[in-house]
Amino acid sequence: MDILENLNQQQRLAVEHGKGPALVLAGAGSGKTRVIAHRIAYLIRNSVCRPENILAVTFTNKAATEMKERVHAILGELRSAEPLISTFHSFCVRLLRQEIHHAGYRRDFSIYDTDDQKRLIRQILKELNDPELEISPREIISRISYAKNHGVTPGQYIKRFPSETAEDVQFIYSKYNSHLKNSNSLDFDDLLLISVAILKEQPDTRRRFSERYRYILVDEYQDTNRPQYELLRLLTAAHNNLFVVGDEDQSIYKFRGADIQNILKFEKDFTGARTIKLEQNYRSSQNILSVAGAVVQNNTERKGKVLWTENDGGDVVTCRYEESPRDEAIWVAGKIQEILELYPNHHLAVLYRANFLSRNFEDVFLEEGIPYAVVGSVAFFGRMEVKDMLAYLRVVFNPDDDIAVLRILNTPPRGIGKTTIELLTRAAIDKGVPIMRMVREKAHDADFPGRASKSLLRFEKFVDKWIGFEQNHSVAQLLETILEDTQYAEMLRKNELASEAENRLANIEELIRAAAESEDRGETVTDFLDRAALSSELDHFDPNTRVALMTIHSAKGLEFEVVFLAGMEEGLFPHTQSMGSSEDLEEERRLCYVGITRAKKRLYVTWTPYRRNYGPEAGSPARVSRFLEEMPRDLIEGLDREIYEPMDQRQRLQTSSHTQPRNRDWQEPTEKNRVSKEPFKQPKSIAELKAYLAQQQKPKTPGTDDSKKGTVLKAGMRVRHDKFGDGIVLSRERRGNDIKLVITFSTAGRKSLIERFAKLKAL
DNA sequence: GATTTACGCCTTTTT
DNA sequence: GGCGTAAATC
Repeated sequence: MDILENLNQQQRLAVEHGKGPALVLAGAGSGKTRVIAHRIAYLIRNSVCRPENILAVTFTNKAATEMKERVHAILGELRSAEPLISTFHSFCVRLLRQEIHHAGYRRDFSIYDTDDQKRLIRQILKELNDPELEISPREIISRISYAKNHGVTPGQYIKRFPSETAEDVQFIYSKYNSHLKNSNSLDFDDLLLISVAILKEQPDTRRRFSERYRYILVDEYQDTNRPQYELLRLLTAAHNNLFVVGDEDQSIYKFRGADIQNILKFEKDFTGARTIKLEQNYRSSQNILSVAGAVVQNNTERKGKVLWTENDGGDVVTCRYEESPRDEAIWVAGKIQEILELYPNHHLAVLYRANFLSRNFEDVFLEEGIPYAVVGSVAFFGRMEVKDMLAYLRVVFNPDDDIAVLRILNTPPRGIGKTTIELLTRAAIDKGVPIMRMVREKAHDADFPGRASKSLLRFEKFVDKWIGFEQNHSVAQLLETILEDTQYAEMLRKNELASEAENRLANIEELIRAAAESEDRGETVTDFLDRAALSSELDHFDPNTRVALMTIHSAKGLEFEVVFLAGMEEGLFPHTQSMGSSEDLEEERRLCYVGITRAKKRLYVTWTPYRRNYGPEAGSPARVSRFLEEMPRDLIEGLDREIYEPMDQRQRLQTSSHTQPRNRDWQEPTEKNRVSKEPFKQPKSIAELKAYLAQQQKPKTPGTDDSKKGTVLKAGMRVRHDKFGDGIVLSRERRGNDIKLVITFSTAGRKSLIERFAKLKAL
């Protein structure tokens, strides 16, 4: 396969770029991942360098995996070494597992995720015992992170970021850092910072790494933060072969420290850089591009690109006003059903600014039996039971990991109560030693209360057993042993609902399987733990999902035939807290741009003035988002600019039925919405139930079925249960992660069942 | 140690 | 207004 084949002129120029820095400004859908993958293949195929001299960096594991697959697709399996394609963070972990002794840590360090950070901060706050400290752990974490990413140490904090609370933050920041250090643990920011510090201070290490990685490629460069920029500088100083791809219009992670100036100033930072713009879009219709362009044009902080496409004009954007969030969800659900009937293979997405908006959509989709997947609620590795198991592993490998020790010390309960734990923590802090060492000490302390020391001794014996066990067994076996020894399953069965306990146990099983697979791939235990710490839920997003629900942030990099942008209201999008500065507002606008450009064929935008909001503005109706007003008038229908009074707006909308331009491959569904506005009510009589059934009697098309589980059991359907016999589904609703069905059985009467466990057959 | 009550949180969160 | 975790209580 010719690598340059099927590339347009600009893409080809980028792929064939020689030595020295290059900046590829790639608009949405212009094939930027493609360019990186092809360039990697090009470098290898043309023997510009050896595969192992190439480093490609992405932000997500998903992007890294995709990149690897694409390179393999072009080149076939490589016989020799592989190029290193990894995220910033896993690259750093890799570096640190070899080099961290330079920074005074041991190589078996633990990685603290956000949850661990929060626990640590809470512990420090407790220890501080300041009765009225007015900062939340969450805010403290973000301020510490901000300081770290701007190179500000605890000592400099007050001077650099003066505020009323700066003194407190400084104190906590410094405590936080020393706790981490004493626990031989690093947070996500540290992974970058310490790597940078080592590369800066250790010329030998720097030389080895920059000689090894002579061609460095970076995806989504607009999202890099300062430490990432420094890392790249250090790695490329010797050879200057830095090839970055990005889009300043898609920079949406400022709140996480991303610095848009990195991409805006690239040519200044790396002299002699060549700039290539990719402006041909292969994803969306012309109308969608025009709308996106019109919105983002209102920003000043951009280099300016004009996207064009050879695709059809396509439809205009449809705007929909609804009276309430529930109505909004119902309208979207109706549209989705129509679209899926016409186009069973389309991928659709409902995108929103904030996660809480998923609620109404989930409820309605569940009632309607629309198969959907939510991205970004609770990640697998974030689940309580999975974190517990991982904490056990962490303690086995790094007994200094205090947060992990505290997590498992009395989970499951083993007689190490609150007083004992407080005593241990206090003593550990006073002596400046890890908690596990205090556990060992007090376990053999004759002066210590007998009952407590006995429990501690038992715990110590277990830990030692596991440490020994690990020497000649696999992680999967170790996890099995821990599960057995701790009686963890018994704890779950005792404390939780049966269904919930089984669910959690299933997750643990999955973890054990993942560990076994990791081992099969020849990975070490730390590889496994690292991946657990650095993985996110997006990595598990199944691209075959028919209807996806997620935030716009999560949707970056994805595409769908049809996109619904929900909650297009002032105050929510742009968010109130982002309307203060023009910088923040521009970021919101870029976010909107990202949302719009996810759509290939059709874009719907919806809004409602009466979204339940708390706080000072509770109750007052919201206006339509300014971003919709920035869309060209002739490219959006259903938006009435002059009228904001809800009833008026509604009447106008109902009287105006539009004719739309059509194109060849998209035909707007014309059927009436089939979702009833009334939420399903329990029928009071047989007659009512019959009436409801009649209303529900409509043939289902294959496209709306959940392919995995067969038919979706909706209200009104007849089902058969092994024990209870035949019955009729009365309602279907979410309960936690499960789906609860209420069913009346002809013999057994009314029962509530969890769908996953009920083994129901549709009749 | 288990159960109840109270409180804190509520924008996005690639790692 | 709703939810999940943490303190309070038995």
